[in-house]
Amino acid sequence: MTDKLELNMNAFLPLRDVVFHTLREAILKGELKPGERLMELQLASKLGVSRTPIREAIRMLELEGLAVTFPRKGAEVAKMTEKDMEDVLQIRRALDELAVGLACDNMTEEKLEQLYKAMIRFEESTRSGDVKQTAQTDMEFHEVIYQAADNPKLVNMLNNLREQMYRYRVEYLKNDDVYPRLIEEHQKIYEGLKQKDKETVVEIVGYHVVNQEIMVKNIIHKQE
Amino acid sequence: MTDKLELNMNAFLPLRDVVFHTLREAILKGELKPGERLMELQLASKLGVSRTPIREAIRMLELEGLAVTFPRKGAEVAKMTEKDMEDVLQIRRALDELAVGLACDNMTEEKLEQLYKAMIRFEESTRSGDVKQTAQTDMEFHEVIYQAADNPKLVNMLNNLREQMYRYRVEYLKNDDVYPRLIEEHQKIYEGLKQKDKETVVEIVGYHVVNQEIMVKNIIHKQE
DNA sequence: CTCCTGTATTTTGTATACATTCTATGATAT
DNA sequence: ATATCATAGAATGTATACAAAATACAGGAG
Repeated sequence: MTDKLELNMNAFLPLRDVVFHTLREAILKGELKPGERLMELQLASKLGVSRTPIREAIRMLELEGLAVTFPRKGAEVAKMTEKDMEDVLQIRRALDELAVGLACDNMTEEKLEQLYKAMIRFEESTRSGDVKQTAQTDMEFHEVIYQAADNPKLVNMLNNLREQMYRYRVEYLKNDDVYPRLIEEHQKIYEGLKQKDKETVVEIVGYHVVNQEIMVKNIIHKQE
Repeated sequence: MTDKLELNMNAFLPLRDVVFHTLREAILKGELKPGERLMELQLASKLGVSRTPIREAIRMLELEGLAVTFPRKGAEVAKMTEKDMEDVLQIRRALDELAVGLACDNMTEEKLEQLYKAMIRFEESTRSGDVKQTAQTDMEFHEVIYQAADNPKLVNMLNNLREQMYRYRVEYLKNDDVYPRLIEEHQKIYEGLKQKDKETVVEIVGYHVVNQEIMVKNIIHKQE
């Protein structure tokens, strides 16, 4: 277990939320590894709080699929097998297609403008070589689409699904030979939404997710 | 607030799970109404346990979208507007279509047999006039399909989405003039899966969900 | 009469103590 | 040597006590 854990005492949130954010970050960054046990007493002493907020934070992590608890055995960081990854990406594909289809129906000049700016910012990031920045701007591009879909529950689910793959995503964005393809796909999506060509745009988003799946699988295989 | 609440002391589960199931039932049955506050002390004394398992159960209800908490204000039973309903059904349509498509790919003789039996049981229930039984066998029919999709996360999400509409579903199954249509749709789905005709089967499931949406909206409008 | 403010009460947040269950270790019997 | 059981330690489950925040209400000022 990492010893980096430290609370960011932003003071106004309930401790359970602070603990939740802290543990979430640690899991996504890989400081807490898949399968690692989340022991209440240990975490409590490391973070300087009692077990109560730790327990509640763990329940919240479960909610996001980042932890799994076994009754009377305790909790551990969720593992993710290749099959799990495939399952998640199958769902993501369906929901991403839904989202972009809805966004297409609702598209306005203003949102299109926002999307264009987000697209440009992504392209700039890829040239800067800053991987974290690239991941961020890519997320923002898709976020514009999600918002346009006007379905908060859908947005929530998509963000959740994305989060579960965060580690692998960052890893795969380190291959800068994927950038040209991503840029092209973003441009096609933008163009499709501009033309209100729903069918095309749904198709491209489908490819977009499938490509991610292929890349992520490559990474997993390399790691073995 | 209802005073029907009582624990089903099945003894071997942690109290938080027992409390969770109790509150979940109460919400789905409508004994705890949307917007009603979930006060820890009150619930604790009514159920004869301390606040600790109540708090954890509430976190679990949040996880299923059945409760919403406001920091330092407490939790309440989740409200569901017509827009929320539409949002949920949009997602359900996409995921139900995905599930049936996957089920189609994976279909075996044995599963087809199971599906056939489930279909027959549903038809028998509609004739019996027992609404709860009908809701149950309908669920079982779809459950067979979900299992065949071989994607546990997807199954989980679909069960969750279904749960959020439980109250309205029971209400709409009270109109027995919808039974012929449901029976016909089930038969078409069964036939499609037998023929491995993915396209048709996805289309029918789409209609199936849209029909539900129309019915549920009617019920909401009548209630006003 | 209305609005503000201060106080009492209620409710949630957190810590801690005690109970129960699980797990690992080692001793004993076969 | 292996298997089984007993026991000690450690971890989770639950209750309770105390702290802090939110709410309700009453009294007084304008």
